[in-house]
This record gives sequence, structure tokens and C-alpha cells, in this order.
Amino acid sequence: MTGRDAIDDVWDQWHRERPEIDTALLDVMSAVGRMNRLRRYIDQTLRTYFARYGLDFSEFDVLATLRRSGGVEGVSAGTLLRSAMVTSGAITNRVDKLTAKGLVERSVSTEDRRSVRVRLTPEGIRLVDDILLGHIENEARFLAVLDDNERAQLNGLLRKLLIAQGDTHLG
Amino acid sequence: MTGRDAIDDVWDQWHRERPEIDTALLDVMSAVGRMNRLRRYIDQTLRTYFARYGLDFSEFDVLATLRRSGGVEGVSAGTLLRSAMVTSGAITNRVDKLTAKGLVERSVSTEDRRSVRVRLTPEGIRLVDDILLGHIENEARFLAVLDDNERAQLNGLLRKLLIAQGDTHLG
DNA sequence: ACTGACTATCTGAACGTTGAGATAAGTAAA
DNA sequence: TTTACTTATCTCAACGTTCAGATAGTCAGT
Repeated sequence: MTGRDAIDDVWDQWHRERPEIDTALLDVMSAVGRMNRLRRYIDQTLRTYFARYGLDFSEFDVLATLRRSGGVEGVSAGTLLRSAMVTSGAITNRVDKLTAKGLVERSVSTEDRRSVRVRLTPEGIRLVDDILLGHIENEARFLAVLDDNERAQLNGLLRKLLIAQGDTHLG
Repeated sequence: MTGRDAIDDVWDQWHRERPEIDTALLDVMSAVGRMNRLRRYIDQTLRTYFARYGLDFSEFDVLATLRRSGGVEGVSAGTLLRSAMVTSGAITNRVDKLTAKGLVERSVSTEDRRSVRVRLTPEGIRLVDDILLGHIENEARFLAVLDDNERAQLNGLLRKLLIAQGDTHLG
């Protein structure tokens, strides 16, 4: 037994107030609640980390997407919004800010003039490469209590959930 | 083998672009990435559900907290902010909106006049009880692909992560 | 009582996202 | 080529959150 967390208390409170609710459903709510709380801890840490570089997570998300999949030609705004799962307005905003900082640049696609290609500038590449490892190690601290096997288990369960949502490929 | 999800592609992309990064670290980044994407799917569904009742998730979060732990006297604003893991400004805003809708009411604490007690109104209680089960079943659809054992595994892993963050009790 | 430190909540500016709608460019069929 | 539809992106108002600072009440020590 590892002990109890805050969500175990929430489970008990619901069970007391609404005892007719199936405990399996309370377990479901607990799982979602735990992901929510975990996300808040992670977000807070990442926020302060990226702030040191004048970025927020949303901007880094774009830089990282371009770094790992942009090649030299960059990717379209549509690819970015599907990868980040945000609306087009959000991507316009992110790219605007990164452009103002000189980290990415926009150009009209040659094949489709509706389409915008976004590409890392040399400074953009330099910045991602500078902060990437620190970012990952930051995240690693949150999973540090899991051993290799448990981490694989977690990834397996989450993968199963994502596939059930049809999340089988990026935009 | 269950197949691959979008994050498996991201893993491959990073491994190709930055092959020197330890694959265990890529697994860490994948786990966090999966939680992020899953949260986006869940958020989108919940948003449209609560919108039908003129609420958003942040408001429901307050109502639910009061319903399961507020008793008849309600709870303090401080309790709400720690439970929701948001800043005091966010709670002020949420309570303002819920008050305007007649779902909660504020009163000054008798023991500590700095403290504000927030309590569900009868309409507030009615609304939570009306929408709670639909909300939980909504969440249950996201975990439906997991069997009882897997769901327990997931809760166990997430609990372990939360406890490591010191998340052992609500405010 | 008085001082200083701390705690609980509110205020307001800055900011990122959503959602609806606008613009403009591709596309398919008549 | 004209019409109708679809796609890619941008615009902008509404909104919720954070962050920093303001208020005001509490508490311990003097």
C-alpha cells in the first residue's frame, strides 16, 4: 500500500453524499480527477521553467513541433493546429508572437496559396535545442517515482485511451 | 499489440532528430504528451456538455466541491482555491459568476471575518444533482476501453505520481 | 494597547484560448 | 467559365486565468 492521495478523499466524500452512485463510476471520476491535478502540478513547473526563456508552454509547443517534424521547409499552420489540438486563432496568435521574437518565420506555400508555412529561424533552432533537455528532465522529475515497468504500463494505458479516441496520427 | 497512437509518431520524430536523447526520457515526454492530448479530448467533450446548462467546467468544479464537501455551512474561498488548485483571483471570479446565477451565496465567516463562506443555494444543489450523473457517464466513455483491472492500474499509477507531489489531501 | 508578520480575499491588467465569422484560394460539376 | 462548396488562415470579441498588489482581519510578542 502506497498511501492515499487527495482524490481518495474526494472519492470518500462522493460515496458518502451520493451512496447510490456505482463505485466503478467513482473510480472513473477519480482517474480523470487525478489527471487534472497532475496536469496542474506539471503546468506550474513548466510555466516557471519556460518563463526563464521568455516563453510559455504554448509557444514552446510550436517550437518543439517544428524542431522534430519541420525539416528545413517547416510545416503548415494547419499541421501546427492539429498537432497542438487548438483552434486556428490560437495558432495565428502563437506564430505571431514567435515571429515577433524572431524564432520562426512565415511564408506563403508555393503549392497552395491559402496555406502558410512556418519555419524555425536559426535562433529558433538554437533556442529549442538549448532548452529541450532541461524541459524533458523537468518532466522526468514528475515520473521519477515510477520504475521502467510502471512507466511503460502508464504509457500503455494512456495509449489505449488515445487510440480509442481515434488519436492515431498527428495532423 | 494494440496499435500506435499519435504520440508514438512524436517519439519516432524526436528519436530521428535527436538520437542522442535517452529513450527513457523520450518515454517520459511521451507519457506527459499523452496526458496532454487526452485532457484536450476530455475538455472538449465536457465543455459542450456543461454549455448545455450554461456552465463551464470551472464553475461546475466549484459546485461539485460544495456538493460533496460543503455540508450545509459551505466552505471557505480558501478551501475552494486549494481544491481547484487555482489562484484566489480565479475563485473570486468563479464565485461571482455563480452568485449572479443564483447557484451559490457568499457570507462572511463568523469565526474569521477575513474569511468568506460559500454555500450552495437550493437551486445550486438541484442543478449539480441534475447534471452530475451525465457528467460522470461522459467521463466514463473515455475510460470505457479499460477493464476494471486496467482502470485500477491507471488509478494506482496516477495516485503514486500525486503522492510524490505531496498531494495527499485537499485544502 | 501596539507593532510587525501573516493570512484571506479581492482587484485589475496582461494574456491565451475559444467560437463565430470574414477572406481568399482551391475544387468539382454543369 | 460559372456556380457552389470546401479548405486554410486570420480577425476579433468574450472570457477565465495568472500575477502582482491592495485591503483588511488575525495573532504573537512586547
